[in-house]
Amino acid sequence: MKPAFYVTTPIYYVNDVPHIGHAYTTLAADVLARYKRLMGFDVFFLTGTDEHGQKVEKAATAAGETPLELADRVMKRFQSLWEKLEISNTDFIRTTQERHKKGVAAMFERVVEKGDIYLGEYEDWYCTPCETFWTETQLIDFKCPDCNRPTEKLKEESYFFRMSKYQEQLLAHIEANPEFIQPKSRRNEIISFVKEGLRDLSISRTTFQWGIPVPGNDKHVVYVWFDALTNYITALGYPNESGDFAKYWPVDVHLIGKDILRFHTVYWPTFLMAAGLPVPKKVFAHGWWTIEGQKMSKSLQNVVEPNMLIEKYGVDAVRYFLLREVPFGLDGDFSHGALIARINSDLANDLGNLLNRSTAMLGKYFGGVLQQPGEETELDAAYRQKTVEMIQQVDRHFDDLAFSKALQSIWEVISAGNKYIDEVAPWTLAKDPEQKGRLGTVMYYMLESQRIVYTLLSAFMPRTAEKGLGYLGQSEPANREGLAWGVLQPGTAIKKAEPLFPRIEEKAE
RNA sequence: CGCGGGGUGGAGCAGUCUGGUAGCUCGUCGGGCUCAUAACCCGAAGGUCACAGGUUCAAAUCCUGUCCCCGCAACCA
Repeated sequence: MKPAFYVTTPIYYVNDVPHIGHAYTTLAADVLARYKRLMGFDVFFLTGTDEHGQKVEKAATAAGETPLELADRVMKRFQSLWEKLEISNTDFIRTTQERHKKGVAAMFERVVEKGDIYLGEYEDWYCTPCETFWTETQLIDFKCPDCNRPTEKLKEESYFFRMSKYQEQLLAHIEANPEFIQPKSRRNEIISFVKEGLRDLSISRTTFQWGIPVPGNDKHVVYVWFDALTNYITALGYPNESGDFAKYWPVDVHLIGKDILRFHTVYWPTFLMAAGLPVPKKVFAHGWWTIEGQKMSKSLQNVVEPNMLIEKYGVDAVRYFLLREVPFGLDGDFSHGALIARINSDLANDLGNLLNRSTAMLGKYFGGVLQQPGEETELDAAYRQKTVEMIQQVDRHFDDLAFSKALQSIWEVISAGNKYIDEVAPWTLAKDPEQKGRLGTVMYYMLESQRIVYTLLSAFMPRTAEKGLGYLGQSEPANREGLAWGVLQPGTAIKKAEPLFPRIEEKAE
């Protein structure tokens, strides 16, 4: 039986439309999912939308539609973007689905039975004209951040989760499992946060209706985090603990942005502990994108629209850029100039041109028919070894979610290919009929190395990989068996490749 | 003494946790090659690793202090 692997993105809030940040997280999860599938894992890859809450309720009212109509509309925008980005998720969960509501209610009841949920009072600042509650940190000079009018302190009945009870258990878990919170700098942040002391957490609201009713008291709806985080198990069929749940839980990795780290490494694990369920194996928080050096913000109108990028540059160029440009976990800057530079240099000059020049030579010297390789020289062996070693390097980098380094390792082999060609100088061999056999061997090495490169690249750039493998006479999709030297069959007809990535000559705006 | 991030050859970055010849990509300059998308390969120039002290046989890396830059209403990966 195939080993199981479960990876998630956050569920995205439908009060916002998709931007480059959403695309980034989802893309990273997709590349990981594709890679694990390639390596023979049975992968469950979950994404979805968070559709409850006061903001959605209000936005819907303002737009003259029901909350569900709004959610339907925005959810489709996410789904359509994921299609364009060629995201290979196996499920898409919406918090308004029955399966989710049922699971959240069950989880809530289970924690109640445990005695870890109690009814109390929640104090907050209320803006009467806006009918909105704010936390103290959200206020500006104790005024409403929306309308700038004075707010007053109000009490609201609320259910609380006894998070404080799990402080020591959580801390012990974090300290015993260095892999749990990544990258490491984030782990330290959370450790100091937990050490400062956990307070009980308000997990219900009575001030709006758009949510999952608290079991046994439908004056209350379940508040955001208890509702949203639970998606990771309701998608697996929870409260049914057999089937997908048994197979995939605990999750191998939750991929998130750094802003929601605390919710995933403090709230969520303590919820699970209270429910008597295993906690996630790993939570990885990636960094933020700035846009052309500036913080992304709606007021600056510099939010990058991923659909536009895909149309302008192509899906694989965008996929490559986002994961290559910045080490996963750090902040990075998006700019059209940098993207074009990557396309021209890495994709056109290195990757595409290599396929182009090597398939052209095979056409020219052997009528496009792959030859049986002969004796292996030292140069050939070094090239072959470098190619084979790349497979292990990439695997190690995937363990660390170091996508950028994985791509670097692949590009080292691409560079080695270009250098190999230069060193063996096939055009010189071609002038000497006695070197025909040697020339055939060289052609084989060039193309076989690239076949393995494209096999690995299938995780990052599925369409490009398919094209590349197609040019190399491979009709099967990339698979694990392809990660071995010698798969390419002599006698295969290979025609000259068209440029995979034409150079972009325009200057960056 | 608000919090966080950062200051490494022209640009962008890695390296700092676990001290030990300063590395990568792009750009520039020179050379090579001609199979290829004026692409590829080789070589060179270019850095007192913000500054000042300290620890050490040895510091970009550890310690102390200083200066400078960026972000910090909400939304949001």
